[in-house]
Amino acid sequence: MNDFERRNLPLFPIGIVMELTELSARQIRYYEEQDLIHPARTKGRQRLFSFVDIDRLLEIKDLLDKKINIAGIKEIFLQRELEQKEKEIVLEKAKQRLSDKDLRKKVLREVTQQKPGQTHSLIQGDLSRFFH
Amino acid sequence: MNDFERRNLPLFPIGIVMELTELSARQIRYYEEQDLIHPARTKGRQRLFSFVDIDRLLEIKDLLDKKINIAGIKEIFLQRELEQKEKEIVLEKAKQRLSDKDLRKKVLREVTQQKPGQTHSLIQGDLSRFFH
DNA sequence: ATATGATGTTAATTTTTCTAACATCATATT
DNA sequence: AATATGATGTTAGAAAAATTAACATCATAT
Repeated sequence: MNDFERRNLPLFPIGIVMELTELSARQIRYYEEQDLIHPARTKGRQRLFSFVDIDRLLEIKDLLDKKINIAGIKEIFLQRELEQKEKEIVLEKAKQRLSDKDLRKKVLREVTQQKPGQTHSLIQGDLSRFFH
Repeated sequence: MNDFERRNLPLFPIGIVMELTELSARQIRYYEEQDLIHPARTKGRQRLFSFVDIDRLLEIKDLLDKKINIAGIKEIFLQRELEQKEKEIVLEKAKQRLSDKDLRKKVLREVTQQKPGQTHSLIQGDLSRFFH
């Protein structure tokens, strides 16, 4: 299990979260109702919060202290999410480029390599016009 | 809050601990009865487990799998505890020696230093017999 | 002055956990 | 082989914690 997964495990009942965040149950449930958090549930429908949920609650608290209202907080979180997706796409593409490069290298090696028993390099044969 | 404190926070209800450790409530409560763990309690006397408790439960599980009985496990934990105390004492003494050395250095500096306006070093006066 | 947003409070219900007692099952002892 | 012991399962009844829903309050914006 990696760090991401660990931080997203549903572990904490609302009572503990109340203590850790110094928020009331009413506040926590209201923020969920407003789609600011999405805690997991037990079979019996009791909320279970992750570290990520708790961090988010603490941030909500900070932003409310700064007189930002729930709509504002929702927008902030939304923008961050988009930003995050943007980054993931860039990363994804970079990764793809890397593995493409790798692949080209491999193919080139395959094709130019003088294997034992081969009388001449392929690059001097049929495929020579593809690699310069 | 440091790492030690964080790992000792009472956070998890027994249901979560059951999932994380794959132990039954009966087993967990029995190990407490046998003094292998000492989870905290809520006001209402419900158990709250820390990361340390969970690690310990996982170790108990391992040792039981190795056919070591509860008495054996208790002894292992006890010895580890003594070992730990031993180490703490050694560390404590080392620390003490260090600060003693510091103190002696300071006193020496104080006493041997020629302050502006002083006609002669103290070390040549009344205290000279203490520092060689 | 009124409407709205965020939170408090309460009641009834459901879920989770508690303790205590008795049951089971494997392993060690006689 | 019969019996004792240690670890765990199961059950029942009680207590604690969490849920939803409704109504109340209070500050702030219109």
